[in-house]
Amino acid sequence: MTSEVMVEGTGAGRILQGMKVEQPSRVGVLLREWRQRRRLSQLDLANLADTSARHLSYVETGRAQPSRAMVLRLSEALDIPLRERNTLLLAADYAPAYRESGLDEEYMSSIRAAIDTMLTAHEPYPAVLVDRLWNVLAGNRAMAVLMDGIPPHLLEPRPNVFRLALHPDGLASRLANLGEVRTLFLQRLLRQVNATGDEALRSLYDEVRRYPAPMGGETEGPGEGEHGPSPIQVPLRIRTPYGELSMFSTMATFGAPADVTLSELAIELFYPLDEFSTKALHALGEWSS
Amino acid sequence: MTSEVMVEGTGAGRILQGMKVEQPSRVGVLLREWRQRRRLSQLDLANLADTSARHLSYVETGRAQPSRAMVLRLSEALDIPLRERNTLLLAADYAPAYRESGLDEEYMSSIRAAIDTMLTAHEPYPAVLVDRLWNVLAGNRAMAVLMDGIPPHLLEPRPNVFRLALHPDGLASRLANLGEVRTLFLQRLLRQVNATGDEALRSLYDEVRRYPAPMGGETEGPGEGEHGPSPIQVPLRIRTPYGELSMFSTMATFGAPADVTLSELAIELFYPLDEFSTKALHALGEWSS
DNA sequence: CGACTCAATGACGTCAGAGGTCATGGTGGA
DNA sequence: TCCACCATGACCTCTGACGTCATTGAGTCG
Repeated sequence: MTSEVMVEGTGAGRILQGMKVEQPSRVGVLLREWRQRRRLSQLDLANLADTSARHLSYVETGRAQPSRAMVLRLSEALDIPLRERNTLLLAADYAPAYRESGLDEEYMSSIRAAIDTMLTAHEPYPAVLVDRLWNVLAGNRAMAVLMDGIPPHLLEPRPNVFRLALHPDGLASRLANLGEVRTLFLQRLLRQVNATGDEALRSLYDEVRRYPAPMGGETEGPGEGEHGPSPIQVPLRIRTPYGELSMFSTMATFGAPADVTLSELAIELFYPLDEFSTKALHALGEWSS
Repeated sequence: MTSEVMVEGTGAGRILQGMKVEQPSRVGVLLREWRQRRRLSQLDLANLADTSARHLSYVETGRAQPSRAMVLRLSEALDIPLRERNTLLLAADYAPAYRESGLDEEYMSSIRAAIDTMLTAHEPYPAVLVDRLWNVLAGNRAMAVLMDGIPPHLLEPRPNVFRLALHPDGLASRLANLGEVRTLFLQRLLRQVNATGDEALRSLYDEVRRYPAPMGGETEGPGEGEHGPSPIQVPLRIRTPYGELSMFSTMATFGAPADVTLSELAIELFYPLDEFSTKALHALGEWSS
């Protein structure tokens, strides 16, 4: 997995012939748009946001880079929707500050139909709806293949993808390639923890990490294993009474993929990796319907 | 769609009883981990990154917040994989700086099989592989329903989701709810443009925006239409010779959803919204195979 | 135990840049 | 013509990133 340099900052204040050339700067333009939309003068907004009109002017024209706090204050004063505030922050080269929420609320119900459609349309392949913490909120019938025989204490408050997959009482014992899976899963979870700093996620990580690893040279924690370019995709090889099923999974979200907003829920879609698994899943699907 | 405040910054330097309490700060911890992994002393790294050991110590312990440039320089000196550098930036409350790339390269081919599996497994529903700029790189057979009768000039260098959907010679004329679709599509594209500042995306936006809108009160550009909480999900209602198909789409990506890295490619999955569409797509699928 | 490495940190300094205040001049609408 | 609005210059403050130098204290190793 290679990567490449992106836009290198916002591009404001580029040096040219020893002279700073002020470019409008994305935040500046965006803030101005919002202000005009609200029909406020720079002075009005400045008062509202408790800053000076002078500085605001400079920010809008790109002669000054607003601090993160300033961006947030202005957003607040302009009463900009949270989702757009994230856009502003990104435009100013700061990390987004808000995440979507409200799965439990109307949001979820408004797309409930879509979710159900997806889940059932994906049959006979397994699919689950998960929240930010990887809790399983719903699943289709094909999930039975995976959930079969999972002891209740793993479903307790609510099943969790990581616990299900890596807990010794869960799928772990049935995974033919537990080592691989465990490594990749933990790695991903850790990255997510580090990127978001979410405490709940961290404690999930701490818990899951303690689950026993399969024998064989364990690359302990994040420690040694040289984060190297990890294989984005790792198969899930599950031993079942019908034979070994090979699958991989992807995450489907609503909205654009580059939507840097940390999305609150996603659907994990499993796909078969080989002919046998495909047929087996189809057969199981027929049988159970 | 509601949102909620996130972690409110990194949490470093919280005020307590009028005294600053320095918390380890995520970046600090992460940087230290990387440095130790590289078996460098603070002094060594400081020299490599052309900074002072003193400051580095402060950064690691969270007594100082590194600037974006400093984070990047340290990452460089530590030879941290780009993907992880993004994690560091986020941990320091800065916007990520790198994006994944290399679809054309080995990356694509390494997951080529997975992509093919997904595309065909999704039949008889349409699905396409798109890149960052929404160019269509592959599609399954069910896409024929959508691509049918699209003039070659829209497929020219390479078909593009937005051009296909909104160009008058494209799907636009067949969309029963072009107005809605157009509004949502443009809105999303605009957000993406603003968040990423990507020039290529911006010019795509500028182009697509000029396409004729259907009659009826057009909420011009980003101007008036009060960005309000837009409906995350909008159906695509397409008139076909077989009747009107209703579908919605979601984006599937590889890797975690909260992976703030701007992903380079994604798969757009279409799902039927009603009984009729479901049956029609299945029937068409049967027929064409 | 002395020599050495390494990390933390105090004292002190520089400097860029965010952000403020006051004033001016230029625009365009009423 | 008056005024609201904006850009901008002159000038100021202050925070905080970051530098240098020196000290201390905790290992570690011969």
